Amino acid sequence: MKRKVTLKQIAKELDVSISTVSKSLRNSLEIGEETRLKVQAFAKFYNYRPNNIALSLKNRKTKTIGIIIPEIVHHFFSTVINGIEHVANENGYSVIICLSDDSFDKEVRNMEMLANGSIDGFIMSLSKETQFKGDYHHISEVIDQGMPVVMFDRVSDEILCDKVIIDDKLAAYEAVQSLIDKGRKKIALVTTVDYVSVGKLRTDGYTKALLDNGLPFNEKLIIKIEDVDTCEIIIGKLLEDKAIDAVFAVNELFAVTSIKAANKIGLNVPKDLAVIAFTDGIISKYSTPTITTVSQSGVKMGNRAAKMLIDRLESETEQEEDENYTTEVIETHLIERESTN
Amino acid sequence: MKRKVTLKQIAKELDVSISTVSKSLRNSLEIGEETRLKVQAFAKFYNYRPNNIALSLKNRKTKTIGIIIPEIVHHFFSTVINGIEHVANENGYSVIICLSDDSFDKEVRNMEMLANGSIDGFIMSLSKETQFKGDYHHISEVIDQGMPVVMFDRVSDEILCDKVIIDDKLAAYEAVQSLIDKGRKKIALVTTVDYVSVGKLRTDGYTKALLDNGLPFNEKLIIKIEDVDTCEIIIGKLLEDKAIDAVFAVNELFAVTSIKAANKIGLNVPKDLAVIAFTDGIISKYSTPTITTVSQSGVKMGNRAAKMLIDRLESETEQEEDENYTTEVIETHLIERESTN
DNA sequence: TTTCAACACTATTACGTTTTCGTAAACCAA
DNA sequence: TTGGTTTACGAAAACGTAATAGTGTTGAAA
Repeated sequence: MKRKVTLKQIAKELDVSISTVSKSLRNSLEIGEETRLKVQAFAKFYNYRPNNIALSLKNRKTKTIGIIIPEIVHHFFSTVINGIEHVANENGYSVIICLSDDSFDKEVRNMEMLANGSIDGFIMSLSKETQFKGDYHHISEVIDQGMPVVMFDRVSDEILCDKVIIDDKLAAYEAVQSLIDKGRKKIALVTTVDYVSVGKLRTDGYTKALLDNGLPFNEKLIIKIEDVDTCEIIIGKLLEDKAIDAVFAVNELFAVTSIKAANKIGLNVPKDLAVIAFTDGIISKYSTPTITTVSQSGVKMGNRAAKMLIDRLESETEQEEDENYTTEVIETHLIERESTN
Repeated sequence: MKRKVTLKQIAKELDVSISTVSKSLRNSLEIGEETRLKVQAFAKFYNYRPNNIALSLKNRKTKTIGIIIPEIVHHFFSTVINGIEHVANENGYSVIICLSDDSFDKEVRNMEMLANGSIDGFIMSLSKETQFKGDYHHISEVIDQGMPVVMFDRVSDEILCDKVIIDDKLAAYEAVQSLIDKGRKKIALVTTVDYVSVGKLRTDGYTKALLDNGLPFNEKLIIKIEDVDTCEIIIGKLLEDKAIDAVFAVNELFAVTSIKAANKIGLNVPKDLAVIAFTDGIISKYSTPTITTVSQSGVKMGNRAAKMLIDRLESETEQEEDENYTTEVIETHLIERESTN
């Protein structure tokens, strides 16, 4: 077992100073060719690599991005990570990932943990509980200390920082409009509880589409799912009670569950019931029938978020306080599949 | 914008030495109560937190685990990460994740990057290309330097280290046996190319189950998918040509594709064709019909892997070279759903 | 002979901690 | 007064690196 070799050890072995070794390895002209080559050969032989931690301490930057997301076993979030990781990697950054499990406390703990020097900046999406509480002090604190933060998807207006989002309202509007265009008149909305920012926006889009088309807005056609496990029953009841001819679901799970519930009571999708889901994931692609979705490119979101963060990190000329924060909107589009016709 | 405060700044401000500040904050008895309380109050006011990087450098440990996996937009892998992250977090560790994209080069690059002091140990699953090449020098090198490595799922016998796996052969055997028990006689295997270790093992289990039950082994009933996009056609042809009555697929995607192919040529699942998939993921649960799977608990695997790594890290009394590596086998079980009857 | 420059290398500092060792002052006992 | 112990603190080293600011030697120009 050979431990990692350091500049000091090489210096001692070759009987020169640490500075000479350091400069030789960086091909400094200050060092004579003979010494330089000797040091390089020795370093290569012992497979010398500079210690990242020492470099981080010295340079005051870690070349590491901290990611805080609610969960990772989730198609959209893992897609975003994928997007972040690739851009980060291309630029010589690593990513360190922490999960909030949709818990406020864990989000706070994780951020504090990383903020003490471990990373150069954050990319994050708010936990449900944080959105519910509306308490963002941990984030403003970090920003206050001069650490850049980029938020994506689940963001908050109360925090001033760079953001990457999709136009949830518009996307929802277009999805519902497409249902209306196909002659659907009684469109249900299956969504989450209100405090999740994106859920709210999608509801707004849904409502607006109905009103713009002169369709009646019926509160009863909106169901807010709290517990995923029981949602099939709730949806089933909705389908039976009201004469629904289309469902707009804010995620894949609700969509596929709607289809199953419909099948159970003898409704055919898409003939009797059209279904559109938000978020294009793996379920929609492989479900039977395949599901029409609003694509929400996680990869692109991750790419953009990483780019924004890195740009800010590299431009930071140490004192300039521009703070011209931007919010990027990633375009969405409808992927038509079998669940609508 | 208030920058992070350091011991040095506090010391200067209060006109004491750095050591006094440090000791005060750790409640050392060496320091008089008055000074101690004064320092603590000051530190609290300025929200002092020790710099992680400096601590890492001093302690020669980062409290960070490096994870190298082929991809992250993948139910199984993200589940494993979830399992790792939770155990890591409970023990005060962070996780830093790198993706190999199933590329040998990227796997090597990422490992080298992290091995230079950024992390205390690795948890990894081999990339396809690495398994194909059979070149594991980057891993042995890391181990050689005294950095613990725990491998999971896609492992190699050529590397001596702790491992967490499932008994792929046995699990496959039991899955196929269950098909046979239900009267299926002509069972096809839809698998990946051979060099992926788990694919090979699952094939072995399939073969053994057939032979043990006196069923004919027919090479033609095994199809090895290289390209996911064209697999529906290939599977469709298999179903039409041979009178298959069951499919054992090594992953969910192949299983759901088989079902779609079957439906297309008028076969009913499970009546005409039974289907079992390896890996219990989200597709199987929401497909129509739902798919019987071999559960391969990623969370449990991640938990165990993290536990093994942390145990080794914390036990390392700096010199003992036990090297009593263990391989843990996570139990699997069959989750019966609609695709078999 | 002096002066200056070029060369080849070294010492030192700084990043932020913790810890070991040291020491001055105060107190006490003999 | 001497010697010893306790109290309360500080100096310095160490972790590994890179950059700035030297230092000493040689050779050549003035």
